[in-house]
Amino acid sequence: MLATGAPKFRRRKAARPGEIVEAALAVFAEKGFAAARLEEIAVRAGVSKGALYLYFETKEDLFRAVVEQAIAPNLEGVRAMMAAHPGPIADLLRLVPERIALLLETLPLGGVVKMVIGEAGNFPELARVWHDRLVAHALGALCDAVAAAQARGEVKPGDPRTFAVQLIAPLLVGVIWRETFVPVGAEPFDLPALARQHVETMLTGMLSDGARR
Amino acid sequence: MLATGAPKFRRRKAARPGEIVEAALAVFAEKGFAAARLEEIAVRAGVSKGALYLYFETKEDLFRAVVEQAIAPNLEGVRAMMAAHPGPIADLLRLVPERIALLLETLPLGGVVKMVIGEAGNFPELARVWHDRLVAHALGALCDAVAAAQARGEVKPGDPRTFAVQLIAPLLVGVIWRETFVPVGAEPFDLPALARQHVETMLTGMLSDGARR
DNA sequence: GATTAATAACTGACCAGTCAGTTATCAGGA
DNA sequence: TCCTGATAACTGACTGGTCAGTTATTAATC
Repeated sequence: MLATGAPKFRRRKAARPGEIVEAALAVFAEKGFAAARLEEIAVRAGVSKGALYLYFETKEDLFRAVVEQAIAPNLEGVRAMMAAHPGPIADLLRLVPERIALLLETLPLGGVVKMVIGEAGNFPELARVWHDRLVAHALGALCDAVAAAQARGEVKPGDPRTFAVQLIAPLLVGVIWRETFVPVGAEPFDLPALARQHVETMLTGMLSDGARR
Repeated sequence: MLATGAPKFRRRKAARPGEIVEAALAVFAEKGFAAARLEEIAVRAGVSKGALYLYFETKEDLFRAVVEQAIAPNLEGVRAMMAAHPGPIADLLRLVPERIALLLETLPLGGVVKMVIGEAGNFPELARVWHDRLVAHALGALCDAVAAAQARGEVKPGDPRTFAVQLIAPLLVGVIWRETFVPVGAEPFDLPALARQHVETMLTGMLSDGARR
């Protein structure tokens, strides 16, 4: 036997789960859930496929860990910002897209969004986790902010949940566009510019006449 | 040999392609591209799997046929309506969502949209076909209508392509929401109501002060 | 040298695409 | 009207490859 110094692997029980989750986030975002190969996640995390099963029971379980550990904490910051903002809502709405644009650069959120949408039918559990842990909270916070602004007389009457969707939809579509059509040659959107134009249009449309400035 | 009446199959060369395309549309919308099994498409079309290959070379080729024969002709109607509309744009924008809502009831468009988004990464050809044959035309027509309205002084300055996305994004997100989160228990959106509130908000935000009524 | 993290070869299920063979259909001849 | 090839639409079993999850074994660490 050769007695070379470098060992073939290290035992690093504490560090593995985090490294695996990080690798899984990248591969899920790139390939989607069904097409993501556990072998590839393992290689990127620097372990063998079998090692994944020491820390996660199934592929779906691994996805759940990705959402809870790699994504939810980041979005929580945005939610807290919205919940804490006292008003006027115009200031808040000019801040939120900026904050979201930053997140989109940090995390491969676009890829994961694409994945959740595309595979919700075949893996309802993915959609449930994504909705319950992230989307419901974020949309709820924005909805509350709009309703509070309506109570203060800043925003015109109208369904606040609908206003919330109206506000974030173009940014979401911009991200989906970037992930879906830009790789096959479509003209990309300048997301910050899109967000800015949309917020101004929406503010003009939403704010009650008294509150407009 | 038994000489029973019912034959095991019929030779119906002319009718097969249409029936196969229809079955494929349904299965692709339900399962997505990768998860759609050709065996299931064949059974729903009333043929064997081998018969598919008499009419279509590959799975992707079959998808292309679905887009061109089952979807494109329907969307062409909307595009023509937008291209032909003389103005004012407010009237057009109040008509379009209604027309699109009708399409969404007729065809399983939501399912196909979901599929294209989710599988664009693994099958760029799907995204290319969908973009080139449908999305580019529809968005272009809306964009042209906005630009024309700007030239007439009806709409404020701003990137017309961005206005186009702002206009359709909430409806698109509403459809995606229905396909993705409603099946796992989320509250659905009333799409026509969403469209109505959004058009009114956008008109207030987009129309130049002179053109508002 | 006992413990257990980690490996790597393996299994079983699934599915796009193929192909050798089967059978409906229809001319043309009796 | 009934046969009788000839044609090609159609079938279904098969192939080759992929991949989630399992397990027998190895080796790092205390």
